[in-house]
Amino acid sequence: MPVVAFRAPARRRLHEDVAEQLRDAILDGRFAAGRKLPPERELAQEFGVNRTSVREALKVLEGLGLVTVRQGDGATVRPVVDASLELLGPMIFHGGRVDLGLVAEMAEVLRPMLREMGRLAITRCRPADLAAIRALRDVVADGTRDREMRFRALHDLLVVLADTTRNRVWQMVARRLRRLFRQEPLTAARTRLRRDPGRFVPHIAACLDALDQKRHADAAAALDRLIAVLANFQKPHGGTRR
Amino acid sequence: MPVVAFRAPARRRLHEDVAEQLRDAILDGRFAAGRKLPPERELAQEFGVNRTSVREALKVLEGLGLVTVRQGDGATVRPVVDASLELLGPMIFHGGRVDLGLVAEMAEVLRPMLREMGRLAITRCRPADLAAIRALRDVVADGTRDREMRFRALHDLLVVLADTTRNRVWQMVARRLRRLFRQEPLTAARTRLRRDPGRFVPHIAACLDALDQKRHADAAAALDRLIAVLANFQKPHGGTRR
DNA sequence: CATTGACAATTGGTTGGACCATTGGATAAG
DNA sequence: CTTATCCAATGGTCCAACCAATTGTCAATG
Repeated sequence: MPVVAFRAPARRRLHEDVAEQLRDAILDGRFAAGRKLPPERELAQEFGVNRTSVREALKVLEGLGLVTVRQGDGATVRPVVDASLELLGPMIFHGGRVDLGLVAEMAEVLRPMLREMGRLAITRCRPADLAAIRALRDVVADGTRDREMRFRALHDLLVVLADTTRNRVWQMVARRLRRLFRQEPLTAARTRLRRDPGRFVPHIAACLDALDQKRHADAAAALDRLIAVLANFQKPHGGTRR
Repeated sequence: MPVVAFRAPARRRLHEDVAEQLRDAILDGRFAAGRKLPPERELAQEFGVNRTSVREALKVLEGLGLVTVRQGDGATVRPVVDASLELLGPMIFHGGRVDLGLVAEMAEVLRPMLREMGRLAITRCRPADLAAIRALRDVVADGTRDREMRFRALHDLLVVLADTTRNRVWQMVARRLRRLFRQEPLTAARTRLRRDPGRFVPHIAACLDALDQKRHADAAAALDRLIAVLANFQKPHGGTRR
């Protein structure tokens, strides 16, 4: 396994670039909810691409729930709160700034989910699951590796935990979360915040030991401590409404 | 407000139809994970549409995480477990059959989420929130209305609950869930199962009363009973792995 | 004046065809 | 056998035209 995590070369498709720019414009509020995007032909001209590329970009935005497109009428911007959770990445890290408030709110959501996944996993785990967890723990603990790579192992741990629950929906949720955590904006945010994945290792180890000896209560307690570290952000204050 | 919930007329775009057919083919296993879809030109011919429409359909599938497309190579089918949660709709109700096992697994995920949203909402709610909940409760309780419309009010209740938490991520989660519940496959599944939304009303009412009098513990207890009814499915058995 | 209906401009949807760019395997050279 | 080259397959982009839905305009009508 490589010691350094490389970034996939950014050989991007035109429509992806267009979609990303439009996405950021919407998230920035440069296109407010309810407003209409310029006509496809106009966007094509502004971006200097063919209308086809603009259309494919709009398909992506539609899939994200950021716009609705109606023939004869144009593309209408939807409220971001109605859009896909995939957008949490660019929402959290955007324009060089990390929205710590949103990170805290996300932690507030993640925490009960992790607790429940852990609870189910503890009661249903088998030896093979423990082995997979142990292997990933070793990667997270390996200080000689690239930091981002150790974070990636942490994300895999989440997926293994979900697999251990034997619940297909949790499995899908965990994989979407892993995907989200590995989105470019969030890896960039991690680089800025310079956190150390190693601080999770003791709690993972404690949890593993308890599971090994079928001490479920202790495993749950260790998991709680792990989650507390993971979700180590100040509670959201007033928060945004509607 | 209308008494009957009408279905939006299905004036669909070509690529939507194509995307849906391909999606179902993948979910059916007619295209196994790892296999390649036929080339765009070939699909276009088979569907009797232009290549552009096929390409837009593939963009949608790519957005759902069902395929990855690489220039020079083709479109590769990905494991469904890696795909978007939007697919839970067609996964649950598909080919005229309701997958009750998957419904149960989904309930297992939903339950802790609802509990946590309720917990936060109870501690943070304001009079305006109570009023909104009360209004929706009345719709759910109104037996003269169309059944599906009362279910829709129930979904709105979920969103109001999330808004009450003042947490943007919960707000987004709730709206995605509402969207999922209102997807065509799930409304069809509800029609088959013929459940009565009225059975939720007493618990909603009890929760409201307790909130009114700031009896947080009682509100939480009532919410638990509500969730128990909502998630009233047998526990998943063996479950599917990986 | 209010309502209705026909019309036209705007804008997305679809088509056919052409060409570019990447990939992966086949083939030839060493 | 290994390496370099080439080529066929396949997705990416572009262009230009036309179809189809939506919306507003405006005249005819009552």
